[in-house]
Amino acid sequence: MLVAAFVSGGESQMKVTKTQARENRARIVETASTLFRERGYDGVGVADLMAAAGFTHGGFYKHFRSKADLMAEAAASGLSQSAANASGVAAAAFVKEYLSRKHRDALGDGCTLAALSGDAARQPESIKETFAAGIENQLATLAREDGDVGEIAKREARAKRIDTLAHLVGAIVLSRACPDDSPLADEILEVCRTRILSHYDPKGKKPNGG
Amino acid sequence: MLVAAFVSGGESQMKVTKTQARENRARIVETASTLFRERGYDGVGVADLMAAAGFTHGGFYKHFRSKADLMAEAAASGLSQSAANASGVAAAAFVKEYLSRKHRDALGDGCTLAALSGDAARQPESIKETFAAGIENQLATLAREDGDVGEIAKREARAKRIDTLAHLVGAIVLSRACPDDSPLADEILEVCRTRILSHYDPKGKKPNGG
DNA sequence: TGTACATCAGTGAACGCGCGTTCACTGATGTAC
DNA sequence: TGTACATCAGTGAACGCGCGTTCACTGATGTAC
Repeated sequence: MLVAAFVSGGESQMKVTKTQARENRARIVETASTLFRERGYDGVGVADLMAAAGFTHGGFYKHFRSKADLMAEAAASGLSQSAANASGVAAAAFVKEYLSRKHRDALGDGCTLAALSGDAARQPESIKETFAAGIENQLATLAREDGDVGEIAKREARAKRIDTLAHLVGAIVLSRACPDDSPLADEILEVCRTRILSHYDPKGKKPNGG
Repeated sequence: MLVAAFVSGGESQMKVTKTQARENRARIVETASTLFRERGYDGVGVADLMAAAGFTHGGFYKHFRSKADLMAEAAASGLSQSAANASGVAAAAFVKEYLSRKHRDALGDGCTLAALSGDAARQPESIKETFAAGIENQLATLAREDGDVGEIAKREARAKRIDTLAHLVGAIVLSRACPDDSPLADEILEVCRTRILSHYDPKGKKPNGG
């Protein structure tokens, strides 16, 4: 649930400085980014959104040309925030956090790729471009661990990151499609966590089962 | 694109036998299953849907109590059809087909889990239960290859199937979020296909990269 | 088998509602002098 | 620094539109006799 913060000046005031207007605009984008992840692009109306950000709906068009424009901005914002969450974390630690019940149950604060890639597939090309850039951004953030290696190792490292990202996203997406507190939802997380970690942690299980 | 088939009797007629009514109902469910995969649950209206099935919208409520009821039926139908697609196919062949460009670009005829799990996460528990059953169904269909093995091997085989399913779904979902014909979209498919197959095909690359 | 009537799948107009968007208005901000 | 005025972020009513749903109606099906 999102509750509107106070207008960031402090005292209640009828009008607003340019700086505050810029901050308000940013808050609308962030609120949208969260609500879209929770309910999907079609599940959030302009009035809902503005109310959650602490405004009435009419002012929306003083900041954005259309809901579609905001969707693009909110996607970019959410994707870069999601990538930032992986910044400075070792791969194994990131996998553990990503495939936690906490992350699965925190739709609005979680990974934008996991929450909205399904919706993005049905959006215009411009949004898909934003998502592709978001994926590249996420891959780059995960690339911290690669040292100065040769071309072949670099290509292999990129392949491994792509593979892992798809694996992570798929696990969360499937787990979220199950009923709350269902055993299968947790089983998917646990199985995938163990198996993905076995590709990173040399002390893990042997990578090739069956 | 979906084009309405003829009313299955042959000659054009104003009214309809009980058998035909049952067939018409089934066609509505199948049409819905396809359209929902293409455009999402919110992206298909009752009037759209009925027109695509070859009817006017008013008759919808002679077959279903509400759009939500149809969504549940269409989900069940789509999920069991998707599982059936994997029936009698070896795991490696299934992976190749699943991660093909053809499957990625055929939203309406493709895997229901890949197309609608993101939407399912925001639907009522009853739909999530249908999806959980669909996941179990898909896992069971993939289980053909396991012979008569002990308890531990059985558990391991189930874990491997869950892991692979999540991996497959994640790859398609991310690939579809990219622009049409984007290099990244194809790269995701190819990388994941190679890496997943290496867990199945003993002649493939070594499973533990990097 | 033939006739009279009830059923009910399908039609298309109509309903209320919520959506995205527009608009006239307000009043503090920010600028010109 | 002080005064007069333009700007523009935010308000809240109103718009047209498409949605899910309802309804009176149609007429072949399917049944009762």
